[in-house]
Amino acid sequence: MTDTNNIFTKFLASKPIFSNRDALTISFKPETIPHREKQVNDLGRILAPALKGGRPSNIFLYGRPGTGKTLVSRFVGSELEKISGENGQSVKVMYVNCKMKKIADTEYRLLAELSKALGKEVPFTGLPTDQVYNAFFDALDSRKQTIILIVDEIDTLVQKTGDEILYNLTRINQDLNNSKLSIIGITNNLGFIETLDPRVKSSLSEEELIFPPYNALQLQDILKNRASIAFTQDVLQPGVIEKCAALAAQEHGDARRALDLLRVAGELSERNSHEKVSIEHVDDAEEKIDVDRVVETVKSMPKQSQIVLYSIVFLAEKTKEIQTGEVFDKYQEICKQQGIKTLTTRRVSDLISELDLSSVISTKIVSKGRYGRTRVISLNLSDTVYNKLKNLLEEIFL
DNA sequence: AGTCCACAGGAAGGGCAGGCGA
DNA sequence: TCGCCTGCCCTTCCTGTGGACT
Repeated sequence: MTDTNNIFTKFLASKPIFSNRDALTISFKPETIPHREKQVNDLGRILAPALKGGRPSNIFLYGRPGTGKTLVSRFVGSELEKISGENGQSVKVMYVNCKMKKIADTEYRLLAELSKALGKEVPFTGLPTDQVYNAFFDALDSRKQTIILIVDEIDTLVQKTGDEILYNLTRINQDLNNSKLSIIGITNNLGFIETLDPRVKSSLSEEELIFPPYNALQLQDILKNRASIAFTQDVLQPGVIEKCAALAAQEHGDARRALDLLRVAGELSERNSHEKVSIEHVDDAEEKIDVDRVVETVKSMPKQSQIVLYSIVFLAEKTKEIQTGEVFDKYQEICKQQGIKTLTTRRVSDLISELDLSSVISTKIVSKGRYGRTRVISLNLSDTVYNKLKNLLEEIFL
């Protein structure tokens, strides 16, 4: 028997771990949302006027990542669509995530994406923005209906393009003849609303809902709920769910993290043809998620960012406190070695900020008095992740 | 109190590629 | 094909800044 043959036979012979793996992914739509009853009810109440042809207030949803904002809004949205259909009312719920690169991260793209969702195709570049805006407006007003627009990660959009688009969207109702538009803005950034133009702020946050982090016990509930769908019977060893919940509770009560841990732990067990998912699998899962995240981020980076990161990784071996100037010197050196054009300090400074945003590195602006103001850069990665990252970058550049 | 360092980061604009309508 | 428009990446120029030093 060949090796692969062996692997496959062994895999087939082992008892299945998962009965429905999808129940542990973010795209899964559960029938109930534990510990978010209040938010579901509140949101439902706010959106209910749509069922009688009214325009619900615009709403802002706040909360840390993985606290159920997206899930609740999509859940209530689809319930609303369903019931409106049964009652002969036309309510349409649209969802866009502004963090999705190349889809909705600029004004143009957002409008193009929305027009497309409303059945009006717009080329992904080429038209003047006001023309795309008109296309969106026409598509919006072409049918008599109430449209609920869920704008996820709305802070990313504003950060990149300014708040003018929000101003336009909130004002659009004045010009609509047939339909009505309500906006649900979702953000992880609690201070975000304060950065907005007061006019946008008041019209966008007519209502506000706050999503507190889950505690460990609530996370356990959520996990038990999903695990009963996702896993075959009795494959989870005692303590597995508790461990996933505890680890995720440390990460600001992030349910997504908890579900990821449980899923990856299951996958690791399956891959090794084990019959049960154990606490050790959860430990390995934690490491694997971190490694995968960093490796994926780095692989998808442009070359210049990779060089900047390589410079930081190189310097991190010698010092704990890395400064922008040092990074730039090392960066120039690597560029020269590689025969790649060097960018200016201004640009490299932006690339460092981007690395910070993708949380591969963390930076802090520190004033050293006479010796200037600079960003102090650190790599807060575990040894395993650091070594993986270093190997990956060396593979690319050596 | 004033100086000065080593940057941060805003603003404006150039150049390029992709895409449009005429 | 041409002129025009967009996003994107980048440069140039500039102002702002916290705190050690004088």
